[in-house]
Amino acid sequence: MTSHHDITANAADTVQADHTLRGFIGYVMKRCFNSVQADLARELEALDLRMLTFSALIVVVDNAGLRQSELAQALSVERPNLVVIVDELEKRGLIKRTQVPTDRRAYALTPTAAGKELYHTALKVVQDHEAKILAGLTDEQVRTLRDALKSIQKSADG
Amino acid sequence: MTSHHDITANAADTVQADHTLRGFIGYVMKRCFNSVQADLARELEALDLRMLTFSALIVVVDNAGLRQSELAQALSVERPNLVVIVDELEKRGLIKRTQVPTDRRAYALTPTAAGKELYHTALKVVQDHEAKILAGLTDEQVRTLRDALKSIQKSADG
DNA sequence: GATAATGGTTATCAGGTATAATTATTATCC
DNA sequence: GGATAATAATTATACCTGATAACCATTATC
Repeated sequence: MTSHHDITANAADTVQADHTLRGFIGYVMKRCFNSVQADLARELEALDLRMLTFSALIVVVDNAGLRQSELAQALSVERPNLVVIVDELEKRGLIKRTQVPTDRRAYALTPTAAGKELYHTALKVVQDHEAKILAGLTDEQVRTLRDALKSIQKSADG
Repeated sequence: MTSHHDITANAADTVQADHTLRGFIGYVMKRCFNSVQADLARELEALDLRMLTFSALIVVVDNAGLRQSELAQALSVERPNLVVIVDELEKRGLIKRTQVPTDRRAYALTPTAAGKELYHTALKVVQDHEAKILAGLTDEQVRTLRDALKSIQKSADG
């Protein structure tokens, strides 16, 4: 590339301007996750799903009858934020809210037939995406990666 | 905990409700990064910095004189979104916008004395945070983690 | 010199995350 | 058994991040 000849612009030509930041795993992880998230969002768009609506659907199908508070806890989403997600899935006819007979405050979430069907196709999409982003790694590396992420989260959660 | 006796609630008691999702590295990474991000935000709050303002400050100090577009590219932030970040750092007297003599459209970003000072204290805070979250890992594991994240990002950006 | 491209800006929007407050219901405890 | 506390879901709100379109001034291209 062309180099600047004034003394102020001494960077961004040869070395990476964010060299210091790249020393931090947190920064590398953020950049990595942003790329993964953007790519997955593109692929889920075909199914009109986002990461969160996808995740919620998976958990509801796997745990038919769980309550909203349980779903919120499973996904680490605050209850207020989960409401709109459940609203969206219900509006699309993928899950249903049904009263829990033993607790009239709570709603049990159950998937519809359409929800169960989308579950399988969406799972396939995400599995393919996962295979794509892990293509350059060995099973051993992936195992180390997974363990490391778990360890880091534990430390960060204190 | 207490178990439900109606047939609908068959989960979330013994097994993890998000078991399927935990099979995905993307999901594990999201959960991990959220924890790291939240923890770091708490620690940077004392310096009145966020991850993005911190990152921008670091890059400007390391690359005095770079232009906003270069900073945006270095951080993978869209130019419009960078404006408010530069505004904030400038308003706080941490960096300065100065006209580039050879290109009157562009601004060269340079740190002030206060900016350089905050650079060092903030870097210390983040380094400590980094040490904390990596405490459970060996150097070898961290190296594998870093390489894996880079590989994944490359595949996702593909 | 007309046209295209670039640097910075404004405006706007969608999405994710967090908190406070409200209502209805259930659990606790004196 | 009745007052009080806790819980499930909701509404409203706010902040941060990320993305896009449109604009102005300036520079590069042809």
